[in-house]
Formats: sequence, structure tokens, C-alpha cells
Amino acid sequence: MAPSSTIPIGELSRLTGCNIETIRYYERIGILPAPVRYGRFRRYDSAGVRRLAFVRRARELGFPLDTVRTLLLLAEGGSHSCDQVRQMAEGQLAEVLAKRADLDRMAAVLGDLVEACGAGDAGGCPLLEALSD
Amino acid sequence: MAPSSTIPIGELSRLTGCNIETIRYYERIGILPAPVRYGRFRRYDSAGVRRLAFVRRARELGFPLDTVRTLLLLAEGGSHSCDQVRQMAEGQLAEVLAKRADLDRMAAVLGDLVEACGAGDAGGCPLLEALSD
DNA sequence: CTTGCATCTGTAGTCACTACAGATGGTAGA
DNA sequence: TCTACCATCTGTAGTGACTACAGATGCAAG
Repeated sequence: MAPSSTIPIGELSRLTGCNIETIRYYERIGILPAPVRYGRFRRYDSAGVRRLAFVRRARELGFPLDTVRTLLLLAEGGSHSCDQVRQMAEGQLAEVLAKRADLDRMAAVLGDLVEACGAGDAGGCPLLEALSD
Repeated sequence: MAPSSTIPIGELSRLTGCNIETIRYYERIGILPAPVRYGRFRRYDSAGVRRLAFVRRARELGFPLDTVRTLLLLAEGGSHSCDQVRQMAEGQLAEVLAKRADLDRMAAVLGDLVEACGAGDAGGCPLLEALSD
């Protein structure tokens, strides 16, 4: 019944797809609590796996680690503050959309330049000329 | 007729929209050559302005500084190697498209979660639950 | 017995800046 | 003349989120 911490860091890494170095890094900066040790070795339980999986999923959505910290607190403390969570998600969505708009612009310009470059121009490379203005 | 280096770093910054600290940083890492000095003060000429503008434009397309270095060399040395330039641009375009695809996925998930969160759920925050799996 | 594996600690490197602290020199106003 | 302000200078450290190493330790299998 007890969580029985038996999972070594390598297996945690495999289970979550998170680099071992990254796991230790998360511990160092307080995203993950220091786990039980047997001798020098970290051992994790299922709660540890769940916590790291949570972090990974939040990171995959682009939430910065500071926000992940807050999300973890809210997830722990019961979800009374759905409003706050939604606000953070909306902020993150706005970030993502802004970055996507940037990338769209870059892709459009790059696409044009690659095309112009392909249409073998006499004299100079149109891409370099575009950058030189 | 001589380039007559009279532009101080502050004006170069204004002309190119590039932060002063960034200009000095570019100099330190060899992206920009060390300019003429009058006393301790850097003075730039129009060639310096053009070079930095080139760098800025390349950076706006997301080219990493190492690639910008190469582009500068190619732009200087006459544009014999349009092929190489096009290859770099294609690589960069692929990067941009891949990142955009990532952001699309994030935006889709975040959009769904924000929406679910908005539809006031009884019990728990659907967003936190989704992260907790 | 030694080879290999997993783990450990601690530090430094990545990328592209950005932010200071503290010094210097010149001009302009009171 | 004093002082306030401005731009510039050098050098170092901080950012975010890792990643990469060096070098030690301990255990089990061949």
C-alpha cells in the first residue's frame, strides 16, 4: 500500500522520456522534490513518476518552468483556482500564437528567397542580395 | 570618397534597430570587425551599417549566428556559391516549418484545454487533469 | 579478475543576448 | 565654476532550459 520507492532514475527516465541529467536538474532547481535514497541512489515511487510526467506535459505545451511550478502547486492543492489556471493557459496560448505568426513570416520570406535562388539568376545570388538590401 | 567613419555606436544602434550591447557582443564574437576608434570610441562607416543590417535581416529569418558568419563570407566573396546559400536557406526553412508544426500542435491542445476550462466543470480543473493524465 | 553498467557529484558549456557596475569624457545650463 | 547629464567604455555575470563532461563509486556477470 505504501508507495514503496523502488524506481531508479534510469527507469524514471525511460518511463517519462525525460533525460537523467534533466531530472537531476529539475531536482536541483526545486521542480521535483529530493527523492528517497538508498545509499547514494535516488529511488522514485509512482507519485514521482506522475509528477515528472506532469512537468513533461506542461513543458511540451511550452509553459516555462516557473509557470510549471505554479501549476504543480495548484494541482497539488486541489483545483479550486481553475480561473487562474485558465488565465495561465490563455497567456501561454497567446505566446504560442505570436511565435507561430513570427515563424509564418519567416517561412514566407524564406520560401520566396529559396524560390528566387532556384531560378538561376545571372550576376548575383538573389538571396544574398535581399539580405544586403 | 573614403568611407569616413563618423557614426557612433548609438547612431548605428538607431539606424539598424540593434541594441548597443548586442553590437559590442557581435564584435566580441567576430561577427562584426573591430571598427576604427577615435580615442576609446567606436566609429562606423556606411559599410559597417550595411554589414550589421545584413546580420539583422539574417537573424530575423532565424539563421543562427554561425550560419550568418558563413553568409557574410559568401556575400563578401562575390556570390559564386548560390547553391550553398540556397541549401542553407532550405535548411533554415525546414527548421522554421518544423517549429511551426510544433507550435501548431501546442496551440491546438492549449485551445482545447482553455475551452474545456471555460466550460466550468464540477469537481476538478480539466486542464490540470489533462496534465495529470 | 576485470569488464561493463548504472549511478553519483560538481562544474562548465550551449545560444543569443541582456543587464549590470563602475569609470571616463564632453557639453550645457545655473 | 560647478554640476548635471549624456554617451560611451570595459568587464563580468545573469537568463532559460537544458546538455555534456570529468572523475568517482559500487555491483553483478562472465
